[in-house]
Amino acid sequence: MNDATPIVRKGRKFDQVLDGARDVFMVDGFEGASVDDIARAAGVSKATLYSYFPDKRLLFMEVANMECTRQSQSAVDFIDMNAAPRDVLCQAGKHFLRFITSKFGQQIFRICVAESDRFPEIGRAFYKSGPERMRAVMGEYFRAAGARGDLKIDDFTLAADQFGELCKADVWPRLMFGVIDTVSDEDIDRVVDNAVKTFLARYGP
Amino acid sequence: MNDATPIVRKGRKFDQVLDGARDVFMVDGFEGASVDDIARAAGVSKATLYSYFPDKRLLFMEVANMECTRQSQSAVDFIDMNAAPRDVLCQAGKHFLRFITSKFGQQIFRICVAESDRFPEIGRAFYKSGPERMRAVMGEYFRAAGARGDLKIDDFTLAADQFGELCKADVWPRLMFGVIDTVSDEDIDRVVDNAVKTFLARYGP
DNA sequence: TAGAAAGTGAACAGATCGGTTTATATTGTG
DNA sequence: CACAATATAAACCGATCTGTTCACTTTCTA
Repeated sequence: MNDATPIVRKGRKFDQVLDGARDVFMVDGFEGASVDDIARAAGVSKATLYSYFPDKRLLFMEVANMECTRQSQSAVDFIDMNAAPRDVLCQAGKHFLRFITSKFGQQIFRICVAESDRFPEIGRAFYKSGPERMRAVMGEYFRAAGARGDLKIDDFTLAADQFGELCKADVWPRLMFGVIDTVSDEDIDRVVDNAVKTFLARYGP
Repeated sequence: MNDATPIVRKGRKFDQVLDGARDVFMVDGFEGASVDDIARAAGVSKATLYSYFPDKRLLFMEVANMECTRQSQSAVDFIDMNAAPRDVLCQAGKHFLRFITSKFGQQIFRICVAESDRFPEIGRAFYKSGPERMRAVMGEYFRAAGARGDLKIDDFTLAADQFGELCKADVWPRLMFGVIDTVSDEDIDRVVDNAVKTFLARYGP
């Protein structure tokens, strides 16, 4: 399983291709993006592109996987495990909401939702590197906070999911469906503060 | 504005076209569906189809609008305004979650999310006939229950949104991204019961 | 510096798709 | 029955797209 797989490999222009592909896919989606456009954006000939990737679908998978893990890492690795729940939830919630309402966060969600029944691997990869990662980290914090008596939670993963969903209330769907196209900091503060309030009303000490 | 609009009209085979279009769009999405397939599924010639609808996009809009309003009406018009919060929330939540986790509910959400930046009208129409409708009805109930002292809510619409989002926790994203492909009644009960618990912990009497 | 490896540009094949046209057939109505 | 509206089937147009091929150039390396 090392040499016989003609799937992908690394070479001089590999990253160029990947970057161009990311840019075009993020603007046009999977179907909307043409390979010629990608090659042009990457500053690479189409023949070169096809020498790295066997087809468009595999190229898309590579891009999507890469972006998902890249984004989720930055969104999660800064939680202070010893801080008070109200502070941690506020900070994490705002970071989370800012990301999923960003142009980029919106688009990656859009593409994954749309394409995950044509390419089930896409959806699963996104879930694993996105929501599931958040779940794990939050669950870990909940356990620690529970041990200190700061929170009273029975089902850690469900609680983490509930908090994530609470942060989406009001503003995220309206953005997703084009009812609005900008989110103010005040909106983010308002929604997250309310999410924290509701969450702590149930799970607080 | 009555006769000069060459947009749509009603005729003998109008409903046939609409039904066929709905079936094909729901399986293949907008880009994936070909007009030839739709005409075949509708049992109608392509020329006939194009005599009713000027182009594919308008046909899709008509189908999407129709389905959104049809579904949201059935999902909302059965709330007992005088019942106790716990009962109303449980019932509404389960109805809601069952719908958005159904094959049909999933697909319409998928399409609207995917296509709502190419066709902003789609997203807005979906929001108006879906989430916004739910918001309005729940808000109305909250007001009534608040007047009776059964609930203490300051922001009705935000509370309604929070409840809707709480119902999605755990099971809906996993379904949406293909991590699972079936939802048991036990899962629905568990998630909704927990949503109600969290909601009432904050807004209960 | 010579030869191999990697990249280029452009054309090409094969296919699909949206939408139109045309000649013919079906249907409804006076 | 006759006439008009409506529907059909099939061919067709032009555009676009994925993926391949090929003759040629650039880049790396021994």
